[in-house]
Amino acid sequence: MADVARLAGVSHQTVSRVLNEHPSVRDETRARVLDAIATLGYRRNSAARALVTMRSGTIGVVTTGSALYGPTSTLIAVEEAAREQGYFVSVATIRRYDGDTMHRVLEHFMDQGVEGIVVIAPHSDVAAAVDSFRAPVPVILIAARDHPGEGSEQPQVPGAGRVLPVAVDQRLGARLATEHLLGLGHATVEHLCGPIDWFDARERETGWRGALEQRGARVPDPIRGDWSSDRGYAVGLDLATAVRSGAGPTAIFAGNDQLALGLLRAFWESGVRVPDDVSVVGFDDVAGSGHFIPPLTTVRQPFGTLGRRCMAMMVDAFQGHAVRPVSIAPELVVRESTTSPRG
Amino acid sequence: MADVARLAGVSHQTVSRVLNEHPSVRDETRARVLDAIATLGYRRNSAARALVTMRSGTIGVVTTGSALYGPTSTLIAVEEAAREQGYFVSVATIRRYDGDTMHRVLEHFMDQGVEGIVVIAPHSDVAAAVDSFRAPVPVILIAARDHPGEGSEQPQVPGAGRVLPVAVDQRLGARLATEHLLGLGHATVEHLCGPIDWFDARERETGWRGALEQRGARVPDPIRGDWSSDRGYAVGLDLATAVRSGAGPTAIFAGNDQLALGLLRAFWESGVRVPDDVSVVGFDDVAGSGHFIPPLTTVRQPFGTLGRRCMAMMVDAFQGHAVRPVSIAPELVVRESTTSPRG
DNA sequence: CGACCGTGTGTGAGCGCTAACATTCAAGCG
DNA sequence: CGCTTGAATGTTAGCGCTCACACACGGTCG
Repeated sequence: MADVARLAGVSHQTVSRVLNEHPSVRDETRARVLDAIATLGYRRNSAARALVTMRSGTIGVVTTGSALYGPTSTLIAVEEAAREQGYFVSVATIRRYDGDTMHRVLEHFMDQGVEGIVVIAPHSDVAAAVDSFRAPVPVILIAARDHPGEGSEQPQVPGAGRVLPVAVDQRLGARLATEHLLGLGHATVEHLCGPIDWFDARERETGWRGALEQRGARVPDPIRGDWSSDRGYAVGLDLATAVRSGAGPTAIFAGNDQLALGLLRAFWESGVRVPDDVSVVGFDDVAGSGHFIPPLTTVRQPFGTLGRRCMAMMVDAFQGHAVRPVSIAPELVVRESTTSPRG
Repeated sequence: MADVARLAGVSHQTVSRVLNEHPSVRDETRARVLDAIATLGYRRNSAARALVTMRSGTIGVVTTGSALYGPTSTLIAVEEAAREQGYFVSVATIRRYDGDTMHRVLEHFMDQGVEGIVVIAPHSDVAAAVDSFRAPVPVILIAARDHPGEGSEQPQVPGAGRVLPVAVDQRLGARLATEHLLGLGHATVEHLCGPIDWFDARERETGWRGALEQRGARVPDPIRGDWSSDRGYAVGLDLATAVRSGAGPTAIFAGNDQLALGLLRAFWESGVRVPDDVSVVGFDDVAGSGHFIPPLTTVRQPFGTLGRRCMAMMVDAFQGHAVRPVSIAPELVVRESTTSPRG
């Protein structure tokens, strides 16, 4: 920086001012400094800057250590939004969702001096761990947490240890899926849900239940699952006989596309026709779900919006503004795995 | 740090020594310092440390801005390996593969002061951009680049602007897939390849071609594709008539599982039975490929190993050791989409 | 027994930058 | 014409840490 100052014939402070876009620098001076920077290939040292400003310009993102579609897409979206806002993004992945692992990762980020943290693994153990950590920086949890109730979200002032929620409205997505099936004439809809220690799974279940209740439809016990197609396959095999004999469900809402995929295969192998014998809806719109057999009706989540809203909230939190929980509407994608029930 | 020193009754330098695990500190002193650190909840300022050591402890990873299975899994693997080695990982995603975008991202990382860069988007434009950037830190390109020939890899001394390659041996994976089909008795194997501006696609094509030539099989023109199931579907529809009439291929090696998925659906819709009428092999072993209809024979890439080898090379490069290109063997997963040709 | 060594610890400087204050100069005003 | 004002720049101090060196001390050796 001293070199730049010398070449431009100004003080190092003026160089700093140019770099920081301080208003009171004469245009001619600024040009000279910029010239000098260009010729010397000067690059400001971010460590020194971070040291004196106490701001690292980095936010930490923790996500799941598996290549699940939702978390991955969210990570990409958050990264893009953060970079647009001029922040660096540091990531850490976790394979296990216990508090200990989570605390270690949060420590890792605090050691790095991140200014904020985004947590993408919407697992209830993770949430508890995050709550208890009381980080000295804003923490945003991308998760549809169980709200106390519709409309009761209070704006809250972000502060130490306050965890701020941002999410795609999983409940709405599930409602859309369920109402679509009900609208086609199905008496009720079975639900093969995700692992109940994931918020998304719980919220989807709640949305499904709400839609059924609202229409006065019978609410069957949900079938417990994980996120895997293996589980979907096993459940599909179980259900197949009943479905074929007409005693089984006529419509199933699967917690995600993987579960739906397993279901589809099990039905196909058992001679159950989708959608003629049973309709299936998934959740996520993963790559390829349009080419499942048959192409899957599913729910698409607007990850880009999610990322931008998340970063917007982060910036608000930095500025100490009051923030209210953000909820983003997903969209139903109707394809060929759903139709009206027979008869 | 001064506070810690005061509480422990030592100088700030001794505290620093304890933090950096310097050998010549008496055990009793070390214990006192650690105690003081714990009671005060002291955390060393990484910006100040980076300033004086000129080391940020951060490596930058650039990856593709889509949720593709391979790049995502690689990112996760690299992150885990890096954290194990005590490095922070900063990510940036790119949606466009032109040199300009790439340069911007590399600048972004240089501004941050990363010590090394890992590039995961194995696209030839990206590679060219990386080559021309001449970064002042080691750059590892995770890509099966076109080698001059087998066995000719020279150990090279890493240095400014030298790009180091690490990859899963795509060529071997393709060879495994092709030989599997040939071994089942197919006269030859058709190839629906990925986008040719991706290294992985080119390498898979080369491996497929090599396997055919070695067995003296006819080498058909590969069918150009992208990585999408849409493309697989379109190609499948084209091929279906020929296959049904017995004039088409009896075995197809798809460039990835998405392409294979599209193929599978097109065949199913056209009444072509897989594997009875035609065998299909994919590449990647994406989540759910075991529940495609039929379950897909595919090639699994050991991403964990890839990540560790990548970081090992990075550390070697930091120490100025000579490194040689790393190639990792993938594994064939045989499922139900392949069988011997009829009669 | 003094010169020498290694171990454990303290002292001072400075990494590259920005914040705060100091200075200069020209313009505007009573 | 002296005064204030504000814009443009320079000067100084220090962010929190590590490095290089200085120093004290006990043991070993010729």
